[in-house]
Amino acid sequence: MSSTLRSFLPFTLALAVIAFVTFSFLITLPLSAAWAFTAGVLVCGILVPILVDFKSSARSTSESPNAETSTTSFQGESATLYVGNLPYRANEEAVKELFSRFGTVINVRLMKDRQTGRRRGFGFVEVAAPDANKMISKLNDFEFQERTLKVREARERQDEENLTD
DNA sequence: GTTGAGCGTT
Repeated sequence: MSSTLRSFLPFTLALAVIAFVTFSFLITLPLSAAWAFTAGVLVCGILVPILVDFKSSARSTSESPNAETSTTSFQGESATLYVGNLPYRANEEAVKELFSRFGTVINVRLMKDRQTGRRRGFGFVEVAAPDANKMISKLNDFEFQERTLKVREARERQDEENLTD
């Protein structure tokens, strides 16, 4: 996330202004020195948060470019749904297609056996938070490829706190 | 090529 950068920016800018004013008034240095110090404050104050962000978001950026591209509409407004009783032959594309009828699907993860690689019959669908309850009510006990789906709100993992009525 | 209640990975 760029929240770290946003929280650092005001301090960086304020410190840069203070540094410039201080060096301009109190010390009889050429103006280029004040500018150099100001630039140093700005660069360090911006680079440090960027580097911190880059480390923490390096793993999540590699897999999901779709969810992080839009930084305007909804970022943390995503809810994770548990989907159980899935047919083994169902793939992520079909699940995404199904859930997309009732809202915005951000990501679909069907859990597979780590050893055999076969699907375990359940997965997690990350959807837009306003559509989560709609999808649960519409798709829970829904017949999908001769199986009755179980759709619920996911229990743990990820910081989501926007689904309790 | 199998199974059938279940809450997971970078």
